Parts: sequence; structure tokens; C-alpha cells
Amino acid sequence: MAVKTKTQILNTAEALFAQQGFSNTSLRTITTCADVNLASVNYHFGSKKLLIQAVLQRYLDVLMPKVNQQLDHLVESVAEPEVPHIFEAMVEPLLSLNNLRPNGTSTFVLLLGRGYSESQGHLRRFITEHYGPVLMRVVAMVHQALPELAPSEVFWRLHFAIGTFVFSMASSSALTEIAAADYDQDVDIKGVIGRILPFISAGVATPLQTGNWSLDLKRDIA
Amino acid sequence: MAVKTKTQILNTAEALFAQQGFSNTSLRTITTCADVNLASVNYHFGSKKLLIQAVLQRYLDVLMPKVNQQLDHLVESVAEPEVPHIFEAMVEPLLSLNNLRPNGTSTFVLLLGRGYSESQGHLRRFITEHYGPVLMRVVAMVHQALPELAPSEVFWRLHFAIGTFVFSMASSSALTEIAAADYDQDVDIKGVIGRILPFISAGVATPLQTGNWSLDLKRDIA
DNA sequence: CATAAATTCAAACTGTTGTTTGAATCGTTT
DNA sequence: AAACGATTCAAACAACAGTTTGAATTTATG
Repeated sequence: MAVKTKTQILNTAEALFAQQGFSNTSLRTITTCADVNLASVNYHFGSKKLLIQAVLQRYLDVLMPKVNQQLDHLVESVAEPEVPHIFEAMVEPLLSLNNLRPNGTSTFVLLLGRGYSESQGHLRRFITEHYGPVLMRVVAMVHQALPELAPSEVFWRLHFAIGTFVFSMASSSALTEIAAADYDQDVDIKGVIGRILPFISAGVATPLQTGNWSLDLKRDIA
Repeated sequence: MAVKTKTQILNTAEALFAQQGFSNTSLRTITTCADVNLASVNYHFGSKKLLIQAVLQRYLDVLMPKVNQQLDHLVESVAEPEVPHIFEAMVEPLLSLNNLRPNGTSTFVLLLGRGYSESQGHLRRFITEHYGPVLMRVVAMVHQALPELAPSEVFWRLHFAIGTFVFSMASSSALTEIAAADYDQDVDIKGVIGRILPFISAGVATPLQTGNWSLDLKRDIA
């Protein structure tokens, strides 16, 4: 055999999962496209849920150590890293996933988006259990870069940033199509990341609002 | 009968859809909870897909005219509205959905998030077809507030903003739970909106980057 | 080469999904 | 009260889901 059945399933599954979502992709579709037997999924992975985790794990096991490593470099080279630095530190590891597999970067981010919005917790739990320390470190560093913000405020803004990132990636194919049609603009995954980073950096680092808009909020509830 | 079957279905369906997503909510669950016959969904709405659209339409038909009206007020009172003004104009209409139904605001935004991330285009098409003009107006006004930005740049940033909003709302229940557990913080839908608005306003209005981070991007691809 | 383990395979199982059907029931109108 | 259309109902339908099974086949081992 050219490629082992197990990795053949993983390759086909990750492509279909990224394209159509987890619950919309049946094991029969996967095994047919992969040209393997239906039962082989349960034989090699145990269940569909575990297959999904295996697909993501194959990326996360590569990505997370690299992110950690980039953060090491950052604290070595910059005394007090700012928010954009921290986010930029994650770019290179993300793009390096293209070396892992063709279209690795966009595939992974698509999968991440699917996982966040589709799964009812089991994937989020899997990620925080297996890769918690790196995530904690990012939170701590952002908090250090924005000491005037309460920890809870940092928490919220980082989740907004994740939301922006993950959601934009999940619909990036649709968006790049529209951009190409309406603005004659060819944007790839790198271009999208390059546009998101300033956006979320500005959002996370924006000073606390003391303005008047919250008055509107209170006034108009009725 | 106290409540007509049709609205009883709509009420139950929207709650379950918001809570578990569209594809994860079966018609049998809906009709059982609503205490109506299974066939009544197809009788009154034709199909599940049309039921989903009906659930969203009931909100959008109220929300969109109000947004339009708020934008009218804005252009009357402010000569050159800025980005935060435009976003704030959408807050009151959103919160007014609580008058429509209990928890109307959070339910609607949850539904919007589900619709965006779950449906493969049919919901997005439905929305842009039925409520396109208002959306166009928002795009135009933001572009007017940020004339130095290319239209395509405005396009991207607004979609990032939508992504932030919709995604955060779709996972707001999980987030508020974590916030309550980890930070002893009770945050309701108003609190989340109040935190998102400064975030996306800063993101959308951030000046174009000429910095050096894109160099890292190019250097590290390999 | 023979034996044992690992893997593949076709088929069936169990459960759920959205949808349809045709009779029974209800509400209104004549 | 009779007749009619609108609605409800239990039941079945067809398609698809993930999973299991046990025999056939391949691969590796002694």
C-alpha cells in the first residue's frame, strides 16, 4: 500500500471536516472518498468523536510547541512584549503548518472554527486539557502587556480575539470569493491573517471606555 | 387553545435552536417540547429549513426597520458619524428585542451566530436577499467614516466585526459561565455587548499598518 | 513454511432523521 | 343541524446515521 489506511483516513477526514463541518460529514462519505472500508474508522480510531480529536491532535501536537518556542524567543528579545508582538508570535507557527500538509494552515484554522462552533464542549475540553499551559501563558503575557486591565477584562477580549479569528477563518472561503468578485482582489490565507492581526490587536489593546455610549444603553432598555 | 400551534412551534423552536443549534435539534424534540403533533411543522411551515427561516424572520422584521430608523436619527443629529456611533446605533434595536419576547436579545443573537456558522449559505442568502439595503447602508456609512480606507478594507473589517460579535454570542453562555466561575463576575447579555462594542470599534477604526510585522510574515514562510 | 496476529471486508443492526399519508377531529358557515 | 374547509393525529415511509459482527484476507513472526 502506498499510504497506510490510518493516515489515509486522517487526510480525507480533515479535508472533508474542514469543508463541510463535522456533523455534516458522514463516516460513509469519508471512507468512500478515502477508498477504505467503512468499518476501518471504528477499527483504527474507535469512534467518530475520537477520529475528530485525532484529526485536530495531528496539528496541535506540531503547533503548540512551536508557539511556546516563539514565545520563548519573544521574552528573550523584548523586555516587555506588547499585544501585537504576542499575536505575531503565533503567525509563523500557524503558517508553518503549510509545510506539514498542503493547505495545512487554512485547513487547521477551518477545523478550529468548526470545532469551536459545532461541538458542545467535548472538543474545547480536549484542547484545554491537552494544551492548557501554552494557552495560560498567552493569557498571562497579554495581561502583563495590559496591566491596567482587570484579568476578567483580558479574558473577555482574548475570547473576542479568538472569535474574530476563528469565525473569519471559518468563512474565509466565502469572504475571499466575495472579495474577488466585488473588489477584484485576490486574497489568500496569509492576506486574511495579515488583516485580522491589526484588527484584533487594536481591539484587545483598546483603552477602557469611559465615554457616553453606555448611557444610551441604559436609557433605551425600557 | 391558549396559544396557536404555529406560534407555539416558533417559540419552542427558537429556544431549542438557540440552545443546541439547528441541525442538532430534531423536529421531534421541538414538537414534543411544544406539545404539538410532529406533522404540524410540515403542515404550517412546509419544511424544517423554512421553519428556521421563519424563526429568524420574526426577529429580523422587527430589528431591521429599527436599525434603519436609528441610522436616520444618527445622520440627523451628527454631521459626520464615526464608527462607534454607527455600532452604537444598533444597540438599542438589539436590546429592544427583549420587549418582543423574554430573552429576545440573546436568543436572536445566538440564532444569528448559529445561522452564520452552521448553515451552508442558505441562511446568509436569505438574510442578504431580504435585508440587503440596511446592510449596504451600514457598509456605506462606515466607509464614509473611514475614507482613507479602501472599500475592500472596510469590507474585511466589517466582516471581522460581525465575526467577533456573532461568535462571541454563540459561545456567550459558555463564556459567562467561565467568567462567573473564574472571576466571580456576573455578566449578562448587556455586559457582553458593552464589552464587544469598544473592541470591534477599535478594530474597525485602527489605522492602516505600515509596521514591521509583515516582514516576519514573509521571512518565516519557507 | 506454517502459525498467529493484524487488518480488511461485506453485511447487517439499531437508532434517528425529515417527510408523507389518510383518516379523525375541530371550527366555522350556510 | 348539515356541510365544508382547516387542522390535528397516529402511523408508516424512505433515507441515512454510527456501530458491530464474523468471516476472509493480508501481514508479520517463529
